Amino acid sequence: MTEVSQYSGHTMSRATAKPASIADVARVAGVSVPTVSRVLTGAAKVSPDKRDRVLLAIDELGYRPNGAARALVSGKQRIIAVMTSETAIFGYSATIQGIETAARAEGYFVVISVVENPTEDEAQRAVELVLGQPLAGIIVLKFDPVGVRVLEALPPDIPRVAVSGEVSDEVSQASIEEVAAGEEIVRYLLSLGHPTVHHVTVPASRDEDHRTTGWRNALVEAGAEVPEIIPATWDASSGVRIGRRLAADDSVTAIFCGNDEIAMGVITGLSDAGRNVPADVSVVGFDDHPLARIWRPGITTIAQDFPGLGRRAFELLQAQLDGDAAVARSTSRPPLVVRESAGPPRVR
Amino acid sequence: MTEVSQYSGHTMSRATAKPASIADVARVAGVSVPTVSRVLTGAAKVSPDKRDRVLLAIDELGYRPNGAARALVSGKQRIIAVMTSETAIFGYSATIQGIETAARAEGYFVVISVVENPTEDEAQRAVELVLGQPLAGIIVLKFDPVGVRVLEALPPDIPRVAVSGEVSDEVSQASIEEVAAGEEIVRYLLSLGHPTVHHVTVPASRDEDHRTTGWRNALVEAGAEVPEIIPATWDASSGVRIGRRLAADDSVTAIFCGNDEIAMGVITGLSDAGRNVPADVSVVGFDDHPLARIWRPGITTIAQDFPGLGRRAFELLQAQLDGDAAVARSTSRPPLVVRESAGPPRVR
DNA sequence: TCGATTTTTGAAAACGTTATCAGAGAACTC
DNA sequence: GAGTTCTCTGATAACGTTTTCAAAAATCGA
Repeated sequence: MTEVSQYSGHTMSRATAKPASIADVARVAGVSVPTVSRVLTGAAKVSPDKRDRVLLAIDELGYRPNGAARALVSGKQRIIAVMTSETAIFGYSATIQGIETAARAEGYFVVISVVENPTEDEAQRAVELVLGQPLAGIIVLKFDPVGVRVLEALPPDIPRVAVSGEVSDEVSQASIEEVAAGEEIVRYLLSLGHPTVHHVTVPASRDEDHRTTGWRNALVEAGAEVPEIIPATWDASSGVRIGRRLAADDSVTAIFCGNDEIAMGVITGLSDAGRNVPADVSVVGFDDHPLARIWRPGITTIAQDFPGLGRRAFELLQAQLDGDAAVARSTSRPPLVVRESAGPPRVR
Repeated sequence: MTEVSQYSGHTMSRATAKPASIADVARVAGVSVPTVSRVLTGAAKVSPDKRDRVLLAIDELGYRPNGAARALVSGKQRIIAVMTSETAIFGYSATIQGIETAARAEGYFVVISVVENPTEDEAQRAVELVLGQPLAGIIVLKFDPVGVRVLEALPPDIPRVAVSGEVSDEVSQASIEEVAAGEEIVRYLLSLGHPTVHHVTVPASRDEDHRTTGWRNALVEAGAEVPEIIPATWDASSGVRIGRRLAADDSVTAIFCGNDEIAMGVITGLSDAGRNVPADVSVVGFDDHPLARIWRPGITTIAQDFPGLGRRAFELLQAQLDGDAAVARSTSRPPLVVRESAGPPRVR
């Protein structure tokens, strides 16, 4: 401690000049450069007195290793990029959080790259910009068309993993069995006695969301009518408008929403228009948003384990980084969570 | 295009071997290394034919510049770290989003560093780990004690900006006038006729949240009784339990919650226990969460511009990076948003 | 005490880029 | 046509680390 204040004048002057390098430390400690490096990395043994002198010099100079130089010579990067179109939507942010937690445990850092413009050129440019950074690998959130496009723009030799709602080939992928989950929740509604299930979608991956595919499958399988799809935006307010509109249609008794936030909006819209959920209309969501449990009525939904999804994505990437070249997949089956927002239709 | 497939065999072998360097490009294009660099950076003019040959060689070899080497020699890093204790909470994630958007516009990337363990050593270790990366600067989210500790652990010579609920000295800071905003919303409740306002807090920055300070100020100023503070966690479910408990207390007519999610929980808890909001109890929040508008009753709250806060933090950091050494501050006054969750107390 | 072995050390090379500087032409000017 | 200026180009030197590799020092066994 005393040493620090003793040399504070020295430290101050350093602050304005260029930062201390390993050579400065070596000079002050009276040892060679590689010896300092050895103390830093612990790669080889250093005699106790030299080690102490080095440590003292480091403290005195306020030396910190230069990350760029380290990454350059060792060839080992500790940063992985997450490319996504969104960060604020629950599913995205929870997945990113899962990636970050898993990465941190292994000493990696996560850089967020948001790609907003879905034109092919924009995706290409975004990829090039990201690859200009010293990265170990890339995880692409492929919940929407932007992710698909980014994946296509990625050069072949960079380690990458995709995260999505359903498996596909050609790339390592952490995914969720969204189709099956969509089928399950729609079958549940049908089993309650609803003649069919209307569907409000969130902005979709390709032409069609996997949740939507599950919805359609279940309806066709049951021989139920397949109503027209109602598209919402990411904004829950769009759900409110849709709910108000659907309230006018007596034939609508069950609604499957692309996510819980939209479901909340739809419920609000229905209630505003005087319809009761679930007595008049059943509404279900997808994802199990933290507030879905708090909402009244509690929202029946599919519980997605986004943090787990993110963790699995990181593990797949790490396997690639460790030389495991094979395309690997990791899927999970999210469970149905029954709460109060869905029930049997009113007998008419 | 034809060239690409023509050389695909070449490219394939590259994929497994070490990636092409600028020297490889120079050799294939028949020019010198600096010329390739000039084509890449556009730093100086290159004759059209050489430029074309270089571009062709780059394409052929699938060459991409090495970010670490670039950062090392130029001394210019393009990554800024955001150190935070949370990423999933609305205020945090919205602020990070604001930082990311502003950073991206200026060609910077954002790496997220989550610091969970608030012991001093842990903070120190987290800081050292982050500084091992090639960073241009750091933004610390100082909404809670972790941020304060991280800020203390930061060495003096690295560009940094703090983001918080209220200004303080010694460091560049983007902030919100939380004290004033807290005062305003409590004064609003008092003006409706409530004898006092109870307060449910979220995990706080130091000993006391700035929102809490504002709450206390307004009560003391009005000569109202200052009730005991009720602490909640970040989880909205804790709000539900608190709401149920408060429902039993007839003297509670107005509740100021530390954020909107907790307010939603409290409202749910009160409703579950048979109390009506706002007829029996008024509940207000803080932040203007996207769902606060959707919730029924719509939540009266303070509209925080988190994305703007993040943007301002980045601008302050950028000023530092551009050599503006002065400690700068940027504050904003968030407005009250009146919805339906608060009203006059029931006459007894 | 001497040689053999082990440990510790430092000089020099390497990593892949950009910056500097001087030389070679080309293009002007008179 | 000679001198001057301008444009383009390449050799070489950084940048701050880690990695070799060989030399020096220390330790060990006899």
